[in-house]
Amino acid sequence: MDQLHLQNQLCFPLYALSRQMTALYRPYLEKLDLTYPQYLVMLLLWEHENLSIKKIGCELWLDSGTLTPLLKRMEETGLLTRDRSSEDERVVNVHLTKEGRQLQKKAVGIPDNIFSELSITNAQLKSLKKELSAILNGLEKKKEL
Amino acid sequence: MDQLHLQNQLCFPLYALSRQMTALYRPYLEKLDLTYPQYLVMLLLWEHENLSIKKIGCELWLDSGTLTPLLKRMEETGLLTRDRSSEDERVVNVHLTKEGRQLQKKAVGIPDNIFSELSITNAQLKSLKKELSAILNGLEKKKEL
DNA sequence: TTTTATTTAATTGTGCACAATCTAATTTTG
DNA sequence: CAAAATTAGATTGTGCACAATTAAATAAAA
Repeated sequence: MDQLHLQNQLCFPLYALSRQMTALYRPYLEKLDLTYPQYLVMLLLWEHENLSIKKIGCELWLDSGTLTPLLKRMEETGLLTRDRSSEDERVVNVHLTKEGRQLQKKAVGIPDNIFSELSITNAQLKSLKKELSAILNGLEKKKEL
Repeated sequence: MDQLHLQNQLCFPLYALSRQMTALYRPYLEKLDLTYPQYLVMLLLWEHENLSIKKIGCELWLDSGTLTPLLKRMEETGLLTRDRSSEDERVVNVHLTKEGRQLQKKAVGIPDNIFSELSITNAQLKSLKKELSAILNGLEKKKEL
């Protein structure tokens, strides 16, 4: 029955820390007029410039029910454009705008700021990221079976 | 600029794994007619039987905007009751019902089932839980300053 | 003791998440 | 080719999260 105690669960610190982490980002992201999931989309677009909704969903593990309205809001604020592909009309391509590109300059300092608030070492951070990613990939593989 | 790549962030695997973890719980919790945050409330009530909303919020790091409607739904399904304290009328006490207690029997197997789906060792799980909790507590202390 | 400040919940509003369903476009099969 | 299956997104509905405001009760201070 000990199994059912909150403090014995892995899932809880994962859930709580994930939310506290986005709370840590919030003051920085508010200055850029972004939410945390919108910030993740921008990270992808700063890297790739042009992506389908499908691809964004695969990278972030999010479906169209989440992404469609989120991307529409980001289109309204001028960070990106959405156009249906001419080769395959089912596909909607998301493209970074000039304003979207500009925003990257304001974001460069964020990761360092967050890191400094965490009071952990760089080595800890790296190993933790690795462990979490490993579990995540394990789940991904399972899904494919 | 590498800092701004999705794959170099700690926050992202944390965010993604947290959601995938609740997805892992979902099929089990649906059988109990619970959502994941509701399950966390039940874990607390199975341990303590009687808790104020304030206390639940402190334990789960959730505020009344989240808890008030969530607890009302759980009251409607008969898992708990909500009564204003007579000593201090500001306080609402949440009390486990018989049905709520009964539900524990159906939940005992869940942690083991989840663990077996994760394909990690018990040692890994424990150390991971410890690391995440440590960071979480670090943030908690910061808030108090 | 009356004012002031604090505390606990509830309320309102916005933005995710995600299941389920739907539509339209493309592929695959017979 | 035509019918069936698959795929990409959009839509609808429910349930969190959380900021900001409000209301009521209690505690603290002048």
